[in-house]
Amino acid sequence: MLRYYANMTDEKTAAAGVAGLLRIQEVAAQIGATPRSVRYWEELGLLRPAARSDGDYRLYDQTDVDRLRFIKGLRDDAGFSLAEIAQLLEDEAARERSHEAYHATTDPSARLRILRDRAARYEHQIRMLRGKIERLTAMVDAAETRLARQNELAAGLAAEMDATAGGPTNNEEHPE
Amino acid sequence: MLRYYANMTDEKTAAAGVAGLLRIQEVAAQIGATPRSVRYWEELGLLRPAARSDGDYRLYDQTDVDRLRFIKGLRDDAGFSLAEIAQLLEDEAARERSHEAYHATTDPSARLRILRDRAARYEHQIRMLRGKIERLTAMVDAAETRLARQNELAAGLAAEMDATAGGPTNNEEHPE
DNA sequence: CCGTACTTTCACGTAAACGGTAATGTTGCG
DNA sequence: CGCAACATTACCGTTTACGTGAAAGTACGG
Repeated sequence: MLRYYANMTDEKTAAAGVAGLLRIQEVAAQIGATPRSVRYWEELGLLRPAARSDGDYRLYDQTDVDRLRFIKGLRDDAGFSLAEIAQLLEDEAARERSHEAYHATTDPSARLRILRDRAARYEHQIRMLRGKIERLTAMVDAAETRLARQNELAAGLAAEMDATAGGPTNNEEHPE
Repeated sequence: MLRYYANMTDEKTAAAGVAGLLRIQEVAAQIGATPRSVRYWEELGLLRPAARSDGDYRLYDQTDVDRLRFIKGLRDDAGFSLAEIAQLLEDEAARERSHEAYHATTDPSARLRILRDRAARYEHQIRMLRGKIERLTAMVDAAETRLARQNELAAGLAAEMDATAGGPTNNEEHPE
């Protein structure tokens, strides 16, 4: 028997079928992390596995893997701290509260508010990432400027070499 | 009297004029770091101030500030470790060796080789940064997909609300 | 049912990147 | 020259993000 976590049963079971659940080593390998890291992220409230086996093994479904992959990207590629990631992703406790609130009502306007909050969060994530991309782009531009300067100097030197080989030595300036 | 560091005198004095040198607190403020961090980066061999005062105060010129700003960006925006940054930037010891080698010869082909090495390094920096930008862009795309899904759901709910208000209740599906 | 590979929690260890403080020296304005 | 503001080295402390066992339990093919 599997114990799925409360209020996550619906689409999680749907997404994973009745099986398709992975153990921690498997998901860790898939996202390029260690089981220890995945457990640590859970400890910080970044995610919660879809289910536990009878023997309390963590069992992850595809949405878990997606979230883990996103977390990994936010750390390795965007360089966010786990605390920042928790803010960005909304920690698991808040997610479950939100999910529960969504299902606790059938009032479309209440549900709409919840969805809009979630959308706002995604928009915030996107803004943060875009900001990082912009700054990285500026850094690339700076590096390209430096590269261009090197290439100009190199071209000057090459010209000097040609001149020396083909005619009288003309001593130009050669900064660095 | 100022003691400029050997083999850095030429363009550093030129860039800074005879003065224009800043103390550590000033440069730290300019790049948004603490003096402690700047000293730590120096300790790891990431840079060396242009000069020291008679009383051994670190004195930085504009090229130092640029380099420090780049280091800060590589840490905060690109999320590189200081060790990785040392690789990327070529640590100060290697820089000085390269600089010295450049000036130790007047042979254009030898100089050309040095410049090409430096250019290759810049190109490597650019490739690394571009890789990061690509992965971040993929993450933005993923976030936008999630956002779009939310917005679709929200649109569905809004339609449901209109229908409920304007006519008979039509019960559609409403996943989350 | 047995062994092996995997998993659990708990706990201690550690590398990186500084923060903070102490003891001391330097700058530079009035 | 006197003093406030800043600097230096040295060193210990802290936080983050795990690594690395230990001790015990679980999953499962044969």
